[in-house]
Amino acid sequence: MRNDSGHGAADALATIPEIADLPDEIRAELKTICRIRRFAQGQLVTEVGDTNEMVGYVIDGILRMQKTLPDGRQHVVGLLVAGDMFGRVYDGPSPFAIEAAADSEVCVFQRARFEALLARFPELDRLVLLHFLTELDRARDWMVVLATPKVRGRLAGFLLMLCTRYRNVGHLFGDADGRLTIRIPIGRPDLAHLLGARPESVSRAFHALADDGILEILRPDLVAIRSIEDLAEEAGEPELGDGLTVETLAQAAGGAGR
Amino acid sequence: MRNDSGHGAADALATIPEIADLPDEIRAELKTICRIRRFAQGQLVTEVGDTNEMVGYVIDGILRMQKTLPDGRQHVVGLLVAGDMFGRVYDGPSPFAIEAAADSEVCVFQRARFEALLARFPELDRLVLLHFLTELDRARDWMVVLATPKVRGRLAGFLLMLCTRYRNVGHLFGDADGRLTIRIPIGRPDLAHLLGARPESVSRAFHALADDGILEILRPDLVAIRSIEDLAEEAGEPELGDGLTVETLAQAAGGAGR
DNA sequence: CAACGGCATTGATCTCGCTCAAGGTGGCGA
DNA sequence: TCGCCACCTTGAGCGAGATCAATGCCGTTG
Repeated sequence: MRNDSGHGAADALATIPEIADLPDEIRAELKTICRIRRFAQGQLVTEVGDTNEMVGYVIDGILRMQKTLPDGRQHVVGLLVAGDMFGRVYDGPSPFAIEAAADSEVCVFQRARFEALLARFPELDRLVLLHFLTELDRARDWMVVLATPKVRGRLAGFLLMLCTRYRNVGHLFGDADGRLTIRIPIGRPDLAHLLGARPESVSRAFHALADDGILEILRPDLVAIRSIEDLAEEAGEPELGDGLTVETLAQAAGGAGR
Repeated sequence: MRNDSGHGAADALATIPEIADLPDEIRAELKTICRIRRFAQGQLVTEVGDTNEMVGYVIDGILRMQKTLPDGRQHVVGLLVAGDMFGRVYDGPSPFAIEAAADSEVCVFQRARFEALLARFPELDRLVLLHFLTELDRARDWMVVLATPKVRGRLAGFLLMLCTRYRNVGHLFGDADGRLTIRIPIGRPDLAHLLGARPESVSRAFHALADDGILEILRPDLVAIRSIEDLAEEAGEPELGDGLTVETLAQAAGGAGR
């Protein structure tokens, strides 16, 4: 549970494709003001009214953004994975807290310094804008999923979303006997809250999908998908986009069942 | 239903406070490349795979962003009001369509030209970034609202959201006998779809809230709020933020019952 | 090692909201 | 002007999901 700088910041930042593509000059500047921090599962990265304003990139692991409700429960409003950015450039403190959903590694910048870099390098600025646009699209997809009337459909939409918008995350996908496996990064209570349901209903929905042969429950937090098409059917999703199949994702996972 | 340039673009853009605050030089440049368009209620502003890529600002009226489902129904994923920006700078075509929810006036820019301006003027760039951050926060608030288990709570959350995130929109608020009135910018079928429910359930939820004295239904699309605190209670919202009361909003509306 | 607490699951019951159906209203075009 | 159609509303019945409750499991703590 060490919480301080691990290995050098240089290679960590270069893990993110978009950043690796930046000119050397910008990368060098970023390196000088960034600080690598590790967070163990359950640790808070940012609190709600955090005055210690920072922005950052996720290097590895999974974070979740959440709103704290008056009854003390946490409401998840999004997941952050490797390559995602968080923080509010040019604006006030974030209304959401960020917590590590798994052991994670992030690269944080002091906000003012990062903003100074944005002003100097249009390429970086453009990158940040694109990241927020991506997040916005994700959030809107979440909305479509959440507005599905039945819990079964919402759960299917959630799983489908992991396969599409979060597909580049090695941690989530695996390959068991040629079937695609997905690790579910949050527990039943939080998932239930995210989907607007109760833990019992989520559990029943999982097993209902399993009974219909859509998926297989290997562990509470690990399921195997039989067919993405069936999943999309359940979710009522219009199109799958590109060539997205169980095989594609399983191959990308590279056989590490984890 | 005229669909072409109405009055001069100059004063139209200056309607938006953030833009009015920009240096004269930038405003002048914006003016030269912008084009005012009016859309009648129900008209499409942008289609899904629109190749005619544009970005724009809403001058007046209300637009809704929606995803078209395979069954032909439209799924609303957000509302755009005066001062909001739409379009995807630096990125591919939007996965969502935009339609006028009321007679509206927008200011559109050809994307490439607008991007050129972004590159030249950091202030404008910063403004755009802030707009997207606002949209992102809105989308996340939508998520919290949508994840409320009961329709009553989701409807209360929706109304509360109109009072908070969309508060600066003159069209929506009015003052009837000292009570705050809210105009609901979309019809029951769309509202139902947005809230993940059926029109009948939404109607019942409205009247259930009315029976409990939380609000009063003046017209199907016009309700009077008795107490914002009660509304927040119903929605299960943590905090109201700042000094947000029925009186504050009614005063801001300026007594135009409309 | 034992006790505890949180999580996942399953069952039973009851409420809520979906479904189908009908009637009332307003706007729009013939 | 009349007729049409979309919308809003209300009613009745049924299914899905919330609720309450109990069990087994695991990781942690004393």
